[in-house]
Amino acid sequence: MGITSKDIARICGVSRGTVDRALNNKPRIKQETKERILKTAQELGYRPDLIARSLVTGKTMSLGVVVFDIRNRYFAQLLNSIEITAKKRGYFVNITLQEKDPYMEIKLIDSLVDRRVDGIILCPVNKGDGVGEYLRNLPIPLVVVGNFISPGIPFIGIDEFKAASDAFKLIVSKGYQRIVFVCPPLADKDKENIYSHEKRLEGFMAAAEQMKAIEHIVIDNWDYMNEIKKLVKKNDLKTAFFCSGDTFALEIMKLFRSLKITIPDQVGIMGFDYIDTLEYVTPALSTIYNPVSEIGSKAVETLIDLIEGKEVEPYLLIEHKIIMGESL
Amino acid sequence: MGITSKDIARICGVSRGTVDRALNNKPRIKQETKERILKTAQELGYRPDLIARSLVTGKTMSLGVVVFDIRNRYFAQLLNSIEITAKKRGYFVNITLQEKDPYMEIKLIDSLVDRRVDGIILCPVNKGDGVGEYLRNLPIPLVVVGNFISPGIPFIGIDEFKAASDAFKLIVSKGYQRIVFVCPPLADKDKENIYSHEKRLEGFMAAAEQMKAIEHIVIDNWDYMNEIKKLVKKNDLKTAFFCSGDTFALEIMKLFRSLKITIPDQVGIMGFDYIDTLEYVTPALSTIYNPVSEIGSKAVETLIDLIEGKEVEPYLLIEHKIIMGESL
DNA sequence: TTGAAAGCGCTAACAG
DNA sequence: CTGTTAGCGCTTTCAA
Repeated sequence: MGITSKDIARICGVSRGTVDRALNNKPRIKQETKERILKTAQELGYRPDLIARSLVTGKTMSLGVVVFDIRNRYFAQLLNSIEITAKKRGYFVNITLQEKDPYMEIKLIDSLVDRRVDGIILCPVNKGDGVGEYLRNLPIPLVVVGNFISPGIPFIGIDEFKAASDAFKLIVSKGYQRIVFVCPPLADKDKENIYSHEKRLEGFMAAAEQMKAIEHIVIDNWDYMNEIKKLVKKNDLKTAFFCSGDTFALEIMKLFRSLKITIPDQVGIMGFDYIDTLEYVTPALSTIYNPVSEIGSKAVETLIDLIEGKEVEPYLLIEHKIIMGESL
Repeated sequence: MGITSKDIARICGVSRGTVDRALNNKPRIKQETKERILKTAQELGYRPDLIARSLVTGKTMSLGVVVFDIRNRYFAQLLNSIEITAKKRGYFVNITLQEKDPYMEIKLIDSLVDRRVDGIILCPVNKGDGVGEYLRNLPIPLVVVGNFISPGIPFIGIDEFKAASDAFKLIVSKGYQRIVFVCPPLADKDKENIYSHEKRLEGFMAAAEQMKAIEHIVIDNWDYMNEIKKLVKKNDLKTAFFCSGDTFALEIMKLFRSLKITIPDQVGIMGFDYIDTLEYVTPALSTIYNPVSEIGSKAVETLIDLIEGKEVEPYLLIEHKIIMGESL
């Protein structure tokens, strides 16, 4: 395509080895020839062919990322922080979307490996020992975010269990007598990795166990809107809806608005994740801050450490935080 | 790293050329040997090294993308559609973020070229003949989305001018007597490419010119919140705020909520872009649907056509659409 | 301090 | 139908 190191060698009347020494400031070269080479390289607008370099070094300086979907706020923020951190460390990112297709997920990981990315960040839809085994046998390092897969594959996320039980307790402290855990993804338990939601459920149940005076209900299917409609009719106990994701909470708020049910006077509501959409909705939703940017940058750092052969934390939890809005 | 075509050749007792013919089903090979080779390749789990292939073919089957930011809804949707379309066509996507830094933008384009991507999709922050010249001289094709740069560089976007004047007319038809065009990016005219906003302004002004009975005001700075506060005090004419971006509209709605000014009873408001956040805000914002997914997929199609040496539309406009909400 | 040669894994051209 | 050879552009020995 353009000008190669061979051209420079020829023009400067030196060998390609010497050009390499000058260009990548390696030792054992005379200052004078070095300068001469650099000068002509500059003048000719020489740019090294990174593909050729990769072939010999075995490094591409790029990271592969596999997630569901970018339109999802959670992933948009995650990818943003991954890209920025990677760039800072001199890496490029190859973003691929599996659209919640387990088969596609594997295909994408394979093609990233074929393209010789130096490592992969995965938010898995697959689960089970099979994938665990498969991932551990990859020829390049991989870290998992959000949904845990199995020990031996570095994981970065939050303490979902604690976050959910913290939320439960907070809601109780606000005087609610019935708490409904709204978690539609539970319906997909068999076909998808919904580790984070399962952990949230566990945290919710553990807290409920501790506080038996509080009635608790779990909604674990995608027809949650209708279930909620029925629930709000029997207006006996002071009820809060704790949603395993802000979007569910937003949908429910929309429903309540149409039913003329006011929040928090008639029912309470709490979300999870603190997606940026919340900035513009009223009443402000109480939720749990999911530190997705930190997760993204830690994932990159961990992955690069792994690439460089360093030891890493196999299971890294980032602090979450409760955000008090006006919806409780 | 793994098993190479050389290994297969050795094991099958044939030459590498023959292996190549089998693997990439090229002609001039006996069916029998082909099957034998494919079988052993399969058994050994052979995967071609795409880097090595790229070095010789000169193609990487990947597209570079340069945009501001992924957290921005507009870009999140754009990138989503770019990735999906590219994948369909067998291409990978390298996403890079320039964070509105013109210098970084050039650096990123250069590194994408160094990495030998086959083409680039750019939403530029740079402007002017200098960049135009620079981009036209790239060794690979490039298409521009959103902000036009200069003729000769294929562009994909919407008819901003018409969209804005359509909006003006719609607002007038709702009985408003004063229309305020809120467009803070105009303040950055000198340092950034804000083509789309400038065109919107032109469309607004052209419509205002046609309908002289309507008072029109332009707010072109980032202190727009205070200007609007002042404006709403003088409650003489029926006023609507037409924002050159939904996020400005959302900010203003938030302001009005805090000032107890009701929409649309006391003031009207209109946005631009139809970002997905709108789904959860009330009252539903009237806005202009910016077909960003179509723009993304068309950008990929155009770029691939260019890569394949086909002729393309140099200036492609996608249809916008007015979305009627409850805010007017 | 520099040059020469080998090789990364693949494809492509030309012989056989 | 198959083998041989060359070469993509770079880095990396080893020798001078």
